[in-house]
Amino acid sequence: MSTNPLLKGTLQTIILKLLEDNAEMYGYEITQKVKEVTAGEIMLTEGALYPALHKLEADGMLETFTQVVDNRVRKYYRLTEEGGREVITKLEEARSFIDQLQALLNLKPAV
Amino acid sequence: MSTNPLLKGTLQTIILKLLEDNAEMYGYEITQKVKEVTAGEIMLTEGALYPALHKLEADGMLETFTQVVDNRVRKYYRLTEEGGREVITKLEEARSFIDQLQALLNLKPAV
DNA sequence: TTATATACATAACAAAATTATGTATATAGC
DNA sequence: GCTATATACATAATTTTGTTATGTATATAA
Repeated sequence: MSTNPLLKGTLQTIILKLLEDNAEMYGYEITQKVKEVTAGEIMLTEGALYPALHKLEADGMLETFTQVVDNRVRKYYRLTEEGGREVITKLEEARSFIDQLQALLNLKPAV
Repeated sequence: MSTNPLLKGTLQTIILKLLEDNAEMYGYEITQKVKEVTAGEIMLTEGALYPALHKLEADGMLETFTQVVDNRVRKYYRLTEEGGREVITKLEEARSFIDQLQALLNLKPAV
């Protein structure tokens, strides 16, 4: 697992965005999707993911239902209406922050 | 001050990069530079900045000297040799992380 | 004389990770 | 049959790294 201090603060945004693109996902599926998209460079730890999902649910951003597949329980998450609005906000914040960070670190790709 | 959870993990990198570009800087100057470059969108809090500077110094990345200007003490920081190597690493990590994050959030600017 | 800017520092607290541990089933390899 | 690995969830202990609040002190503008 990539002990990535940079991950801090972005996990919620990542989860919300994935659920915007994929109506329903379960926890383990999210870890695999992130691993796949980032070619293994970002590996979510369970200790971070599950509490984050629980918090988003408690905050009314996600709703859940369970399903049993192969005798194993899966807990599916989907965006609530409020969660749908929150993604927009979070994505704009992330976009803006990345912009500022690139400016500070001189990482702006030459246009 | 922008209570910015996204800042987590990037403060050290920002400090090191600024000191790569400007041989010598003091704490307050760093806060002003960040504020200037980000058009006021990122405001470093003193409670985050000074401990971060002290830690980087303790870790051998920065060295200091003081100077009195207008009866006020300034504590200047500059990169050590090790600090110079560390900037390279941290910048590469940041660049890579921003890449992965943009991929996950579908924020990749169209090329 | 009062507010704001400059300049540092640290303590109390909170958020959000990592690390470690636990439970349980399915499957592939030996 | 046994063992390792993958799937699937959860939580407690700890660490990292911020915010918020507070303190000291000088210079300057209103």
